[in-house]
Amino acid sequence: MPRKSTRVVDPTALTELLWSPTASVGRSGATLAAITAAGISLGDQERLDGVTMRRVAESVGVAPMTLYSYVPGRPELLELMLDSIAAMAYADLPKPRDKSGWRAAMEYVAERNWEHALEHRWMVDIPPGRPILGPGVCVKYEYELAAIDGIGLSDPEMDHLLTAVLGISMSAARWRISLDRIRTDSALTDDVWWQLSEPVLSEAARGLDLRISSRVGVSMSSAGEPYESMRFGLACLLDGVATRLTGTDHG
Amino acid sequence: MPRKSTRVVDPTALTELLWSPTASVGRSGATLAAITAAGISLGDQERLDGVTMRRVAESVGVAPMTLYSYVPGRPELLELMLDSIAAMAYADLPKPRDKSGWRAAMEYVAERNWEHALEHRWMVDIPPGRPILGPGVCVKYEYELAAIDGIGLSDPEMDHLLTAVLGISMSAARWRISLDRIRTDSALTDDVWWQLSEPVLSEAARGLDLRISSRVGVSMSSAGEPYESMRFGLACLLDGVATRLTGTDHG
DNA sequence: ACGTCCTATCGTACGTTGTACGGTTAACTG
DNA sequence: CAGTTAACCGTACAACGTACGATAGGACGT
Repeated sequence: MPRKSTRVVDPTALTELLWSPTASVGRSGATLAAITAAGISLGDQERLDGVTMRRVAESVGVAPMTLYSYVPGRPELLELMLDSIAAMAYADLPKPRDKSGWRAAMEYVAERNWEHALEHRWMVDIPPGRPILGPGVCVKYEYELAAIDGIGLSDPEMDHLLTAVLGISMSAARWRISLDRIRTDSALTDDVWWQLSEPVLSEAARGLDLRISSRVGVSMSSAGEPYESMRFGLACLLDGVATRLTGTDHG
Repeated sequence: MPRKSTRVVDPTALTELLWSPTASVGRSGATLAAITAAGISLGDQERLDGVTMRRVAESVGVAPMTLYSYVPGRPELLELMLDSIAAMAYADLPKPRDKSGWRAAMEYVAERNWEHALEHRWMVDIPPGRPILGPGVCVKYEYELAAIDGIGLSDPEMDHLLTAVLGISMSAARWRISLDRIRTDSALTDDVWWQLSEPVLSEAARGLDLRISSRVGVSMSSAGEPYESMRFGLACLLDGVATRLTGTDHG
């Protein structure tokens, strides 16, 4: 690939693409929606770097270069994929506002985003950019905001709370996903890996004062850890929000 | 590049590499440390995909394939780079424990990791894996744990708190970094971009109920936002921890 | 029905990547 | 000084994103 493309990206072009209602069918039968779906499917069963233009094209049934008459390039395709799965995050599911109380809602949001990331593992590898501004992302954002509207937070605070909740759950999901990847393609169980690494480590670390981390490190069972971390972090975060709310007016 | 390498990785090999004290000098004058430093330098001034084996080799002054007698492959080089910068995170700086109180310490940890990510922007693009177990990461972990040792949290809780703090600050940094990138290589200011996108968006979004998100969205100035989000999330999180502590015994 | 034009399609090619393979050579060992 | 070992690296391969330009198929005016 050429080192630095820096294609000049017209932002309105991508926005229009994201909202394009008339998914015009080309004479090859291809569709923007079909291409996006193919990308998502590929990403789901492989990983992000399995989503190549060539393979997406093959999956749609067209030649590689044909994709470029539907999509400016790969980065834009990835954004379309992101928006598309965002639209499915709460499909056929209760919305956060349906939960009783803002706290349950935020826990649901965290849980849902955790699962959502695990369903589409490639998404955690895409670096975030400017807000995507597609229908999927916008509606998802609206759903999630609605659950904490009017509980006593200012508008920026609402956004920041949501950001924190998503940050915690996405970090945890990223971690979980990476653990799984290494686990599957190293064909080494955690225990074996640790049994191999530990002697080397403790030998090498001689002379360093690692008393606390070694105590903490061994006290944790390695299984299910990212999820536990998310739960704990979320609990503390929401506790803090609760005190902030009772402190002002909303009891 | 070959599609699926799945090189068999001996975990002890990487661990030994991470701790290798005698950085043996090859006959070309190359060193493991020099290679790692070259990679970091390249990453700092470009980005992660600027760190190619060819360019690292050029920067060290050897042929590309020579690197492979020092390092198993690119992924391992990246891990070495990560450990190396982790070692520098608190170099010549106060340690978290030096701060007065666990709360100030955690705020310092968040702030420091935020800055650290901005100094080495490529690091947020490397997917996390198993804990790296190099000296840099271990010592950094120890420093950060030490600041919350003995305040009334269990060992797993200590780790989870640290994970939450790092999750929030790394998510914020990831966001800030991506904003900067897009900003620089799209040559469009945020205002102009928004002025271009907004009409398209509001036209397309007709028919969707986005009343809350549009209100919240416009109420936020786009500048400096990730940092504000981090501050708010962190404040709530630590508030929650504080109540948890006073609730038990430590007042 | 036929000529014309437009554009969707795509074959080819370029520059880039990580790294497998095997030959060459420098340095250490006997 | 001969021999062995391992560091070094030249070449090659498969894969990538996509620029370029040729081609062909459908729509439309006549």
